[in-house]
Amino acid sequence: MTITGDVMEDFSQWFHSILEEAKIIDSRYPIKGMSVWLPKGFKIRKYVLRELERLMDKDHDEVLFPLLIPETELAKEGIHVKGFEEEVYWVTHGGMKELNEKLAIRPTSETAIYPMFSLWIRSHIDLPIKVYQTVNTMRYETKHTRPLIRVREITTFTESHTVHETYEQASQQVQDGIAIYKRLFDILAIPYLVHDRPSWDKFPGAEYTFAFDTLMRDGKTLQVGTVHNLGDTFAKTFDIKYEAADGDHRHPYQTCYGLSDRVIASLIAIHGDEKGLVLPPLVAPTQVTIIPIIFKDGAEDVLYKANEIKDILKDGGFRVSIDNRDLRAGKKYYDWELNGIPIRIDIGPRDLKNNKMIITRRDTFTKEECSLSEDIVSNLNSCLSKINTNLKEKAWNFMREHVVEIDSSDKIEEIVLNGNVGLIKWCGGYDCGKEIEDKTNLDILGVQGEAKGECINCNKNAKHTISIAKTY
RNA sequence: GGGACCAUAGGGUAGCUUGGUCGAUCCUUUGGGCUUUGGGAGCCUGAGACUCCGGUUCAAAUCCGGGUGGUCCCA
Repeated sequence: MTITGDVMEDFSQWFHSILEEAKIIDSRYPIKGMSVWLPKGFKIRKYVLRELERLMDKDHDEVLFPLLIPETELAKEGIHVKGFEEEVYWVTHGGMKELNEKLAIRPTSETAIYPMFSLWIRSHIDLPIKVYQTVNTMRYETKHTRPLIRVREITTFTESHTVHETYEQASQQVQDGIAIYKRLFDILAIPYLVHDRPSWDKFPGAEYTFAFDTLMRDGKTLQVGTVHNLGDTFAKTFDIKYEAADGDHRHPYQTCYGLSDRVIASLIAIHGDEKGLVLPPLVAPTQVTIIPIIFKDGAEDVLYKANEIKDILKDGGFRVSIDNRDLRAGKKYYDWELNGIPIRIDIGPRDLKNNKMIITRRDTFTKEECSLSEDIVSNLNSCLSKINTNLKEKAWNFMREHVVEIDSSDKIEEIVLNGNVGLIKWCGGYDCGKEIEDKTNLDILGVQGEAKGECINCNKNAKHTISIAKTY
């Protein structure tokens, strides 16, 4: 039982291997692009969602819409439909009987939700609406799928939908959405770049799209979240109107934003190593594992003390377990590493005699002797927060080292294919941008900031600094 | 969208070129037993597989066609 594939040299193989060995998902389910969440993986998912929901619930209400969408609703918004029509699964039969109207399995829920918004919204008093739901969605991917990264069933899609009186309020909501996601990614110690997506790569039907991209260790970027300003396009399509204070009837402005399984994929991919998972403490299903070192003599005393420590930690709010299995200590250590439990406590007869325990950190493997008479809870709390800080710094440093300014167009391919995100200056022209993508065979992720000087491609005045990368 | 490769126990593999020796190899996993236990212990004894459909043949894990699934590369 070993992780095959080097994290850096053979990232794909390593990723497949860790998902299997650490029992995150079972991707042998016999339908392309669909896999099973296993108990260990599902717990990680649960704690990630818990953090996300905690952030969302401050300013959003959770709802749940149906899985199926009538064909007529899905077809209403032309641009939106074009973006998804190749990927929609259809329900065509009820039993043996063909349905009068085909039903789409949601590829995303705008067209399920917005007809209801038009029923709910009457007056400006009803606004803003801010709701979210965590659901599965289905997309008929024709390319080759990858577990958690490119799937046919997105099992975990937390999508938010908001409605506002003015365009400005919607724009502000986009910024609020970005801020929420930043907080989540900080909790997960996942580094990110926020990009204003180029016009040809925005969400179908949106005015503009901001996207969160992170960098995998093979140098490809992964889009892990998106935030869209929908303007009033959908409001017009779905006939959503409100009566303003002045008595006018107007279309409101909308936003939507979402995160998926990919957050968990990046969590695993970014922190994991050759020995297995490394999990940020806040989402580790088990935060501390206690390994009693047991010999024939003195077993009872050791177990008693181990349980005592467990209870203290439990009362202190930790998710803690004792590894009581009848296995050699070494085997348990390997499991501890594979499962990415942040802290391991060893306690044996020798330690008991010295009134000590040994604390080992998963991220650094540093060992520390810790007196049993000290305040264990605050000791471990500070240890966990150190782990989180370290993971965050490590991950951010890795990404920062691989974001490279490029000033000459013939260097783009070489530098990016070497595992970097390139920063280049761009005039902002659609044709020019497409030309850069075609020439380099890479993707422009979007605008990161303003720029002065010359466009790397056409030499006209540059407007933006943009990122270019190889993407998943 | 195009291409390459692949499918044998839970995981990884040998066998396939040249059909018969396969009642299918080895490692890992796994049940039971004994001895062990501060980093994957040892011995004994069990369990577990030729992706599916069709074709060729006296005979198919092996050859041919298709389906399904998987991996990688390019657009």
